[in-house]
Amino acid sequence: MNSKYSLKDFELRSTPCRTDVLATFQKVDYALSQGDIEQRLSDQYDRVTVYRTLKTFLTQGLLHKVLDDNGGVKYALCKELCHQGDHTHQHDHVHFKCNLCGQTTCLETVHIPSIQLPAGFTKQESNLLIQGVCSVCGA
Amino acid sequence: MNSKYSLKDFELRSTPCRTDVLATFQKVDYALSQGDIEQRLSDQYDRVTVYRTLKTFLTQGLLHKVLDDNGGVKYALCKELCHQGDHTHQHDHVHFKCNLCGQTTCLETVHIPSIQLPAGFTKQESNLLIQGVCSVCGA
DNA sequence: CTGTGTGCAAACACTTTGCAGGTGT
DNA sequence: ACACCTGCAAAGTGTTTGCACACAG
Repeated sequence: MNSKYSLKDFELRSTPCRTDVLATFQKVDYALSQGDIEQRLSDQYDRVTVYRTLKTFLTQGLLHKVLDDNGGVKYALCKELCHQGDHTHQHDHVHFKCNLCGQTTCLETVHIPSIQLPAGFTKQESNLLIQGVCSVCGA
Repeated sequence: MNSKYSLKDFELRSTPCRTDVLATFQKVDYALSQGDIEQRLSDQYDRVTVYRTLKTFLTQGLLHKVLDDNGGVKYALCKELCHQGDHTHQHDHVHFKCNLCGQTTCLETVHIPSIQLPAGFTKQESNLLIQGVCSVCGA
């Protein structure tokens, strides 16, 4: 296990809500939506507070957005070294959404192969969402 | 130019709204959101009707969803042979969103390279969104 | 003529904003 | 003590549903 991030690592005040939200993400290895968080914390925090917490975590580089197939947004911890500093913040890893259980996991090991873009196109970021059946549901 | 689809090809009644929405998509080569459509048709149709039209087109296989980076949904024409019939409906082509002009284009020529998934994972569909600068804005 | 599409109103879901009061450092 | 976080209320935005009427085939 790698040492987990703490709020202080990101220059964030330690508050109950933030601590719990962060812990919630660290407990699972898949992406969570605002609603997921709220559920897992049994609505003990105001919906708005969770929104603001997520937004704060995003801008501080603790979380990154994960696209959902139906237009929703989920969030996942930034592992590795995509900290603050410059905002390159590359997340060229693959997300896998299981169509059965609905969980979206970051396939940390798989990276997006470089793709030959047509002339004139410049890539800044890419995001690959694969949908299918995960190893748990496929068994 | 390939012969464009007509509503009848998809067993859809020909109505003014559907005709105009379809024509709107055929006029451009990038993905449009519900709002885009409404604008381009100068709100001559009810917002609800456009929603329903899009949903109908989706289920009939005329359109497919295009992921947007901020959780929005856009739609683009299905070119090629991803018609109704079986619902394999593979859309493994790449979408490119320009961070300057905001347009999302389907890079029809570029396909997603096959990716080695971890054991137990089965792919059904994949969706690659690349963000950057398009050939027009990069000039 | 019959079934489906359309418009309007309203409900619904999700996210953001403003402000007063509480809390971390 | 001060700045920042939180909760509540309300507004904003995007999407869906119910129903009566209109229209395509």
